[in-house]
Amino acid sequence: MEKCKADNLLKTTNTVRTEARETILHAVLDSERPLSANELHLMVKDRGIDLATVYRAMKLFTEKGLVRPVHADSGLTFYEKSCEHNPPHAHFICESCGGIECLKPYGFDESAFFIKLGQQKEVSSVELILKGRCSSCAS
Amino acid sequence: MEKCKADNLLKTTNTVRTEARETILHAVLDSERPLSANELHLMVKDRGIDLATVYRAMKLFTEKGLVRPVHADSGLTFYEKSCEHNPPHAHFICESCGGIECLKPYGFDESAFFIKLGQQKEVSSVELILKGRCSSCAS
DNA sequence: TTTACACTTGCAAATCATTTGCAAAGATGT
DNA sequence: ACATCTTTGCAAATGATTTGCAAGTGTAAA
Repeated sequence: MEKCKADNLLKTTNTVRTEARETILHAVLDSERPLSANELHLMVKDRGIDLATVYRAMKLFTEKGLVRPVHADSGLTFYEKSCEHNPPHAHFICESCGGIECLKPYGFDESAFFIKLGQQKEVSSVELILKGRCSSCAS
Repeated sequence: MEKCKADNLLKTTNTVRTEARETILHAVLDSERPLSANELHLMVKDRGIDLATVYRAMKLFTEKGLVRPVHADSGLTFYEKSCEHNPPHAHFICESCGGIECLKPYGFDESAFFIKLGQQKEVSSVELILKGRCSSCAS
């Protein structure tokens, strides 16, 4: 059932549908928090899907606008679904456990930046990351 | 002359002064833009300073609050001086050439985030990065 | 200012996340 | 089904950053 969604998204974005891609996209759509390539791999490896395929899918889905990468300082990249139901937002990353949380909405006038820089630069995306200690690690 | 500044900062932060550290810190203080470990290494290798030492210095200086790391999506980390004359600010990273530029001031009410999250999480830092094409790459 | 001890450094090897080459397996248009 | 272009698994390569270790340097005390 949820599988249909992934299936449709692949169709509507002119992406060749393969078992691997649908499985991986499904995992991303199903998660309420951003996932690392490794976490995704853990979820799909039992279906014989390789880590390299996960990375290739993330690259493709990012280009197609189906997912958004979130870059943590640790060097890890997390991926989250990109759709009307999940617009761009800030993230909180715990420096203690490395966990990531979504914080919506941005809370600042994003458009001001675009206007301010519009004449000099083409801004394609904004990444706002707050760092600190999450509630569970603080205790 | 500028060297004194680096020298003093090391003293006031209780950091053991070594030729390598003073040389590296001096290079960071002298730059108006964030530098990668590799760029820093290019600037100091002629004095026999190793890349590993640059990384170790960046880690130490970050802990001492002398520099701030800026994490680009590319996986590269840039370092910039952290002082009253160079408060936290947003950065622009060109997706085409990988170049980084400083954008001051933030332009959004940073404190709102702290207040909003203060009761649940301890926020220690904010990183705001805009991505796109810089003026030179756009042409 | 010399000594003793701890800290720092260069070098090389190790990590970690991510990417890539390649031959085999799968998808698409005819 | 056929021929062709794409995708995948696997293993090896990359690139940034880190670490082990023995030798060199800084520091506090004698």
